[in-house]
Amino acid sequence: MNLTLGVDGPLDVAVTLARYRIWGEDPANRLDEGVFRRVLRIDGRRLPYEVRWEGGVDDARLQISIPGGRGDRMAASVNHEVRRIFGLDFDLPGFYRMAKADPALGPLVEPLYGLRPTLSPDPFEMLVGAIIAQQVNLTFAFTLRARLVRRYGVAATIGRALVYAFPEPSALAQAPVAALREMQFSERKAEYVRGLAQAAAAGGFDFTTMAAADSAATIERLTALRGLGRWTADWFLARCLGRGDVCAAGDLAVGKAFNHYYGRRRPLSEDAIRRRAAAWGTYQNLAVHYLLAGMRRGRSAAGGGT
DNA sequence: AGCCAGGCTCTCG
DNA sequence: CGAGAGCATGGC
Repeated sequence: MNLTLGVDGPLDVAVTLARYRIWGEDPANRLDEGVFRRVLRIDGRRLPYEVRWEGGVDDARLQISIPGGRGDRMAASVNHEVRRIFGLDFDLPGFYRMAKADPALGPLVEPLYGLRPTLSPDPFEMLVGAIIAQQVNLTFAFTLRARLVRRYGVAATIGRALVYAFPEPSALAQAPVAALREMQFSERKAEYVRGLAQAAAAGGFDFTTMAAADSAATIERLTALRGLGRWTADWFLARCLGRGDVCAAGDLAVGKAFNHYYGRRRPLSEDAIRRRAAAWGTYQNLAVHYLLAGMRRGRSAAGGGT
């Protein structure tokens, strides 16, 4: 089955998807030259698909191909997932109108034009990734994640390409801590992942249910689990649920970005960052995404992505 | 070699 | 409560 997806507003695919390769590779979200590959889970089945793109930043179109896929329900499902991965539901024009009046965001609009946050289609996958990324550099986090996916995920092929379905909660719920330790997880991280997997296997992270809950309730629910703190919950709201009015103010990189773009002499406190971000209302998520990308852009000449 | 990395939990005052 | 220590590991 082949589907075409039009894009409302600008989309720079290369810059948007760059975060799937900046820090390493993700076997469950494969980005190769001109192609993105992933596995769709539907009705207990796993269907690999690939997405290509054409057109310019202002008239981009996505071509989705799912060999063996058919039916309206499946089309809707893969459509929904791809919309999330490419961040198609963010209001970029509205954000740009606001950003132009901001001293830090204004100059980032043009060089990052068409950059969108990529949303994780799966709550469990997102939270496992967040646990892995806690307190370690992201290159190492990608290495750990890739090992986990290859060991506990399910391999699929599309054409000649290999892509993994992210591990099921039930698979990780039974993973011995020792096995994770061999992959260089710390004891703590191994426990957190296992605990989360057990909660997820019990049905605790249904996407539709979580999308319907308000942010405060979701933060409370997530942080009640061992290993999930405010930072994880904030990023979950931003990059899984796609909430606009969220800022991971406790994030180290976010702090650096705010200090760089808005700092005076003293570093801004987490509260100060949260307050400043709140002024952006429903564009906080985008604004933070642009500041982070702006910082990376400043560091490496090639830059982009988030 | 040593500091740092897109945190979290636990303990103590 | 709020601050601070401890955690474990790779990258640079």
